[in-house]
Amino acid sequence: MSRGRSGKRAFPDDGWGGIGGYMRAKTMKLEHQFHQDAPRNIEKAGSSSTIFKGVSIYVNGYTNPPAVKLKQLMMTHGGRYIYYPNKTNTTHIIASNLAYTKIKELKNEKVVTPDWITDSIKAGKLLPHASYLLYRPKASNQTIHRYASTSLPDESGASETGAVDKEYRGSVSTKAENFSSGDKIRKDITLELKPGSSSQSDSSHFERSSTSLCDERDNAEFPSKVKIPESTDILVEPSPSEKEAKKLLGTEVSPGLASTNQSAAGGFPKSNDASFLSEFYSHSRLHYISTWGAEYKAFVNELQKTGDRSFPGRKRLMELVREDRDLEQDEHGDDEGRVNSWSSNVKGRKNDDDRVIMHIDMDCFFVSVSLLKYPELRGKPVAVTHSKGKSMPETNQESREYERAHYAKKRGTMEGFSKHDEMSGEKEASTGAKETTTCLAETAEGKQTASGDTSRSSTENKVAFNSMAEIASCSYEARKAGVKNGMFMGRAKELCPELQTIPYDFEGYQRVSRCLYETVASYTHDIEAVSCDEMLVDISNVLNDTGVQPLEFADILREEVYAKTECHASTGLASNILLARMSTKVAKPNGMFYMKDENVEEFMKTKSVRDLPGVGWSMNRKLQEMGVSNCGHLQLLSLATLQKEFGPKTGQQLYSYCRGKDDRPIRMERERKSVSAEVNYGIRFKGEDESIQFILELAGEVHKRLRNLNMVGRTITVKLKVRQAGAPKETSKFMGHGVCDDKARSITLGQETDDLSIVQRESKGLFLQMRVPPGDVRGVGIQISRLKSKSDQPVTSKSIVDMFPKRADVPKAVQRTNPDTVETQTMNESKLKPKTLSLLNFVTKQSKDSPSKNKANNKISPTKETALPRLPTLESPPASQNEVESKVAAKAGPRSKYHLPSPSQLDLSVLDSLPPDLRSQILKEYKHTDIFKRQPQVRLHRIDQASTSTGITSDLDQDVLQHLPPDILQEVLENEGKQVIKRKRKPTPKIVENLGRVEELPSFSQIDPSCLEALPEDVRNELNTAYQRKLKVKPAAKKSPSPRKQLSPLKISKRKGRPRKGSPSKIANQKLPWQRNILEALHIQESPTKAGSMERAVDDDEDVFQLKPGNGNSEIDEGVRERQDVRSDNTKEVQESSRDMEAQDRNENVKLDSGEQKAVSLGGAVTLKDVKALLREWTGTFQNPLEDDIGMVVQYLRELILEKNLEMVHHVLRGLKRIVTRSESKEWTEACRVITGRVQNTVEQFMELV
DNA sequence: ATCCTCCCCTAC
DNA sequence: TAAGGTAGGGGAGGAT
Ligand SMILES: Nc1ccn([C@H]2C[C@H](O)[C@@H](COP(=O)(O)OP(=O)(O)OP(=O)(O)O)O2)c(=O)n1
Ligand SMILES: [Mg+2]
Ligand SMILES: [Mg+2]
Repeated sequence: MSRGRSGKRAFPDDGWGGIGGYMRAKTMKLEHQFHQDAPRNIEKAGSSSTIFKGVSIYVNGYTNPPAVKLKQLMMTHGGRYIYYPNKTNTTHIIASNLAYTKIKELKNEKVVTPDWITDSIKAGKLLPHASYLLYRPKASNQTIHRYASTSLPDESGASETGAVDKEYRGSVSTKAENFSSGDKIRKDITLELKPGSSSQSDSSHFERSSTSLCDERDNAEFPSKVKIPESTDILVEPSPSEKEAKKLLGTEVSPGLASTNQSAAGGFPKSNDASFLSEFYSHSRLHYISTWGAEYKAFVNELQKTGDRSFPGRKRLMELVREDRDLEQDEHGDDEGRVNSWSSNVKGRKNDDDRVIMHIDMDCFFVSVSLLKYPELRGKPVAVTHSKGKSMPETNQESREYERAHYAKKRGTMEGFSKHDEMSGEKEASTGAKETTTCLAETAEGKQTASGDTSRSSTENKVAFNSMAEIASCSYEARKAGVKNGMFMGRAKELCPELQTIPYDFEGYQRVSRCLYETVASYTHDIEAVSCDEMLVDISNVLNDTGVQPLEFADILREEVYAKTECHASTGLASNILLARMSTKVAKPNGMFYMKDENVEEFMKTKSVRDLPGVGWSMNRKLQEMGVSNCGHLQLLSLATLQKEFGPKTGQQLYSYCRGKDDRPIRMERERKSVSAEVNYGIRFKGEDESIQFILELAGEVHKRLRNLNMVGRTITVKLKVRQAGAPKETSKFMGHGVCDDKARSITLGQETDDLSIVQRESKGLFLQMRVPPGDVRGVGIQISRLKSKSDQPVTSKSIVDMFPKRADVPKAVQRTNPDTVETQTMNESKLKPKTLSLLNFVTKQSKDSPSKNKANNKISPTKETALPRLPTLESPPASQNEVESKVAAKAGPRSKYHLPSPSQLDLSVLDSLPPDLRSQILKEYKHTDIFKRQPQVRLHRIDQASTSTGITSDLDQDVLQHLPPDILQEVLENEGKQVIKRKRKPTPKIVENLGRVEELPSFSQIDPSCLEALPEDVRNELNTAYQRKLKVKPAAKKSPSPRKQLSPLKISKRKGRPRKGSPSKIANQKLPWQRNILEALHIQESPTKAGSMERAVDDDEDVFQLKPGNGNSEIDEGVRERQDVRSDNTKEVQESSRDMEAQDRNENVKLDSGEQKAVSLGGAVTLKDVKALLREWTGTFQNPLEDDIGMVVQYLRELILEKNLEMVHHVLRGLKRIVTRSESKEWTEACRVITGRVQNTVEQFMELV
């Protein structure tokens, strides 16, 4: 931190304080020029030498050869030009004349005349400076002052710097070599600059107490309106001690969960602890950077809004530019070249339409900041991590190996990285061209190894040290050894035994981050925040307004940031974002690089595809499989090919990027699309109670964030990480999530909300729907999307109508399906009619709901028909899976199960609070629901439609109305009249259909909260009553309705995404596990299934809900668990499952209802024997499986599932597996995996329905 | 062709 | 021990 130093360096204290602005600007200007000039000079003259190696000059005041010239000379002859002098970083002070007082101050320094430089060059060697000492002073006050201040005791030793410089240089040079000639110039620049700025210059002048510095500036330069992210979470307190700050951080940062409980254990609070969330977040670096990143984006948004366009920084820039120009003119001769170039540049730049994009990013950000507190470690391989670096013997070999294998497979290689990050390099890079990283890494390793003694000991250490703590950031010294951000500490130690660890300094990151943004914002608001340590800046306007040159400005910024923070930033400049970012990589560390368009082609060819933004491990793997490893290769692929392989956008992006083309604009304003909170660490629930408790807390956290944004959201999504089937219970990383399957469930409310109780209720409901054994949960996340600014849509909803309108959107989907549905509905109504049922359904839905994948479902299926009510026709047909799914899922069966106890309560409360109108609507819906039972989606649709359609009343189901209590009915009718809403589509007929489904109506929460609140008590009571009735009636209703047919069973939902991907790639996921799971699942199901599964499904849910303890339910649950356990991978499938399930459910329902079912066949083959024969023929005929054929088989199996003929499914799959296994064909094995996965997914869905 | 939803992927 | 969060882009596939 700045702490120690702050006193010394406090800006006010140093001599510069008073004139800080001006002087600083001047200094920076000078430096900039130097940097820029240097490169050019180098280019021109091959006349470079190393005469001044080890010499670092600081030019004080005006000199005969102007400072600019001296810079050039130093740069071209191996010397260094110091912008911000201090005793340690400067070997000589150059001055032509000095004021007496100044001389006095500098008496202990070597002050020499410029002639020393020029003469040495002429002589071709470094001449003794003794004869060039400047004894006589003349006058240049400012300079003197400066120096004096400079001389203040600085912290770090110069020596260190020097070392660093060397290293950096080496690095740089290496990089330079890699780059193409055109870029040379830039490279050179980079080279030169790095050493100088990086190490030493700690011009104390600029430094101030870190905190104060930024703050001061803010006050002075920033628009008062705009606030910098500062406070949001963490720190930034006025002047808190670090400890306090940390405390604050922890507290503030962490979600404001008040709970202070600490885990009894005394260690890390467990997920069941009240203090868990805050404890976790206060230590989560990723949470911090995410939060900060969002804050800076908001900050930039504010900048755009505030009319303040006074850019204080520009004034200084202009002054600098003017001075430079003057200087140059005065000196004419020497600088000619430079001047010319400048002018030419200026012309080109200023008038060009082309924009100049600058990307600026802090060098090893966390390390740079944390290192401020550990200056002695500067220049050494260092990493910021929670690990203390001590060896920790204990290791979970099993989990370690399991997880390693998992990620290796997924990535295709590598290990040792956390899921998030790169793991790039080492292996992949092999392509010769690779970049600096590779080269450096290799070099470094070599060196280290060479160093010897350490390496051995390290080896031993390796064995002993296997921390799974992630490295947030590592120094460039560490990177040379192959260490990367995001890597596990244990792995890093293997690569770099001498790696030292330093702790996080979140407060410091905040501080530096703010300085960075403030500084840039003082010049322009044309910023796009990328993260807390990085941003994109369109500097075109700055250049035009001030006449400053691109690199000149870049360096001014860099120096200014360094002066304020003592942390280095690197910049990349180019004509577009892509190139600017890639240039930054070249520039790092502590450098800048301007990629000119003429050098792009050459530059890009050598780049690894992995270096392209957007190409992560997944895409890289695909490309590698295609034989493409660098951009040069990629350029050989046609646009059509790329788009076919990766999709329109991604294909185009690859096509453009690999050529260095990028037309994305700088996005200065962005609107939030979602808010979420998740925790995938430390989750170990002992039971459902704990898990629910946590869900509620997390929901509280998200809610809090939502409110802070002053927004309301309409869709709530719960995401879970569930221990993968075969994964060890204990993860390799302490309290980590290990290898998991991801599961998600979402629900779309009738209206946006920011109500805590609703968010909590729905989150809980969604969580319960997933039916995951609490003990296997490894991560939980809640997201709220479809956001709307609260201010934008203030009140409105008082009528039910208002609440539902939104659904209109949803309805679309529903409507679509509806046609079929409609009929179904009708059917349902007749069957289900019970209005009460609707309520039950509603309730039920909320609580339990989908047993997604689990076996439980299977077993359940037999018993219940409940499924029918909702899923069958109604759900599936209406919305394809999408919308329906989410909605349905939420409301539908799944919830009801677990809900039993709570759901009703919830509903009641909601109802109570509802306004009359709302109630009536709700009631209506319920009735519908009852009638139709399942298919919450339907409801939504219906609602939408109703609102939309003109004749609302007409839309309402007669049945429903009839069921309604008089008063409610009245209200409803009235409301309908009012409801003008805007349902998007749907003609009346559709509406009807929708209604059928409507039954599921969104949970109460979906209804506009305000409306609910407004409801009279009586209405509530009625609702409650109805609700209760439904509960009782339910069973019957559910069953009957379910069976409709809707679309042809064939239509069964097809999965979208995931599956396909697999096919082309050939990449095998976990085949075996899936199969096993499926098979098992099937087995389980087999027994239960058979007839009427659909209906049961619905019923089951309810049953579970109500009966849980008893009969079949328990079995179901067990089954589910087993299934989960058994179940292996397929994350993908899981996700899909929700939708699919719905779809399937619907289908099933349909089928069941219809009872029509034709004999399910595969290409006409009905019997197992025939089917197997066909499969054998299929696999034997084709070298590779065809997508369509795979789809056909899957479809066939799905139909079987709908038929409840799980036994057949099981046999077919087993047969297929045998056949494929025998074939020993990778492609076919993959195909089998795909099929199995899809089927399993379907089964799961089916189960859920049940 | 276009929209919509549900995800995966990527980045810091 | 360890603190593996979070937001946006876009592909896939269905409905229109
Ligand atoms: N897997 C990661 C990646 C990054 N970060 C944090 C720490 C980094 O310091 C900061 C900025 O990320 P960068 O990608 O900019 O990486 P660095 O700044 O550390 O290094 P570089 O010099 O390459 O920018 O974000 C992290 O915690 N975990
Ligand atoms: Mg960085
Ligand atoms: Mg960054």
